[in-house]
Amino acid sequence: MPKPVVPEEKRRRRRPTRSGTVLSESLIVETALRLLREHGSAGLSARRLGLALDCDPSTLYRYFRGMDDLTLAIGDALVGQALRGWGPTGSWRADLRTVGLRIHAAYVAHPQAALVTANRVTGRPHELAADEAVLDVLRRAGFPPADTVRIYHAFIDQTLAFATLDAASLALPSAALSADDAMWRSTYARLPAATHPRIAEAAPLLATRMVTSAYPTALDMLLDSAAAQLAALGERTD
Amino acid sequence: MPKPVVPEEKRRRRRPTRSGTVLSESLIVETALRLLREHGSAGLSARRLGLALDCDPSTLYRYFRGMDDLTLAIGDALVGQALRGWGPTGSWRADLRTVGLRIHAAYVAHPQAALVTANRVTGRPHELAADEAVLDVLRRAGFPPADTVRIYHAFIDQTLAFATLDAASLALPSAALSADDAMWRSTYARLPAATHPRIAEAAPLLATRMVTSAYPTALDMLLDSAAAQLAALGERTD
DNA sequence: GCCTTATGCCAACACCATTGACCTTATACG
DNA sequence: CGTATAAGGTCAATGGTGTTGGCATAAGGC
Repeated sequence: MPKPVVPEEKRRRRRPTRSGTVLSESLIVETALRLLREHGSAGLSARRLGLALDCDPSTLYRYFRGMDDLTLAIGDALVGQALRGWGPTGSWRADLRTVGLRIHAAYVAHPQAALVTANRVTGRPHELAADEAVLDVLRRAGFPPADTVRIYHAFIDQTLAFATLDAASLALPSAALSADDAMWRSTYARLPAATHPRIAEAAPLLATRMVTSAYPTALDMLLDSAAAQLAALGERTD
Repeated sequence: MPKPVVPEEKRRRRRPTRSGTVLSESLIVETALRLLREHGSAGLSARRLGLALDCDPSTLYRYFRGMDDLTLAIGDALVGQALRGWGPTGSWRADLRTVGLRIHAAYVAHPQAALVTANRVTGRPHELAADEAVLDVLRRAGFPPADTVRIYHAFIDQTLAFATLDAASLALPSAALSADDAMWRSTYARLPAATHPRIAEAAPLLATRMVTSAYPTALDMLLDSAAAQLAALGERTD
């Protein structure tokens, strides 16, 4: 029975697969990312993954408890690659801005993977490291614990929420199945002004603006508010 | 072959199913919503839906092109029920706030359904009506077309993004499969201060705050910014 | 060089969406 | 009022999915 999954660091015997390739947690995750990119967000399956790795699908259950566990690992890989090589500079506002944009960019760079792993709390190492980093930046900036947690909450939720939303709009049109993109041209752009005057009026502007992300604007607004709060705190203690 | 889907308004002959119930598009969508609530976001399938409606699964393909088409209909039903009975009051800021909170609330009220239909542009009637309403509120408030579209974009994306995020955190714990909620208690709450001091320090505050939504705060910040822009516009033309 | 056991493989199970052919019955029209 | 028509419900089959129990084998510690 394949139940007791051996964690990566405990692995000793690396028996090669029939065709000679040696499996590992990271190799599986990377291959899954490739499959997602090539075949769309619905193109990841145990069978296809086994085919790509040239191993039996059931072998994957030696590394992950199930496909759900695998998707969590994929999500953590995204966070890890977002913050790889990053370190705090000392300017809390610049740091938070960079972290937010990096996470957002990592998701948007792998839209199909982002869709699969969206909105999940993985509790895996890279996610924990990111949370710790954001909390540390805020505390060092001078925010008391309560404000730190409140701002952290808004910051991380807004980042993940926009990352998912933007990833979705990038992933769906490329998938041949869904015609969300065509919807814009076929439905919105040719609505009669009689029934939908505002949409008809705005159609050209909408077409150019809706393809960009509103995240940077929202992020800066959040940081504005945080800076104002910090200033108010400083005045009171002075 | 069940290909040519007849739209609801063209239906004439309503032949009852084997057990006597008469199908309709809305009945199917309502039943799907119930199934989603009862069996979680993965519990919606053509077979189960057929079982609940006491009809053959293939019958559904007379009403929808496929499960994807059905999920779009579910999403539009959510938007429709969010704005049912709503009308503009004349105060653009209050109106936008109400619309945002209503849509957010409708998603959060059906978290499993929200997850399934999340991040999709349906192009269906209720969605079009909501877009038209938001654009109309902004234009009547005095925003020029360009600002209207920019604010509309930020507003609608922020609302949908947070709605999806919050729905996800509500839907997942109830699903017996995923242990995202347990993750908070099992992993975050008992992280050693040696490796993750900031998380350990903030754990109690995090536990109480992370269960609420950050959307209202973010929404008010967006409306603040919009109000400031409108005021600046007014000064210039005076 | 042996023994243990981690780990890859096989076969099978239960579920899923989707489709083509068939049949039945509600309606439209003569 | 009767009959033709086709909308729409049903059946059966196809090829996909995740997952698991049992088995075989080779890697590594001794």
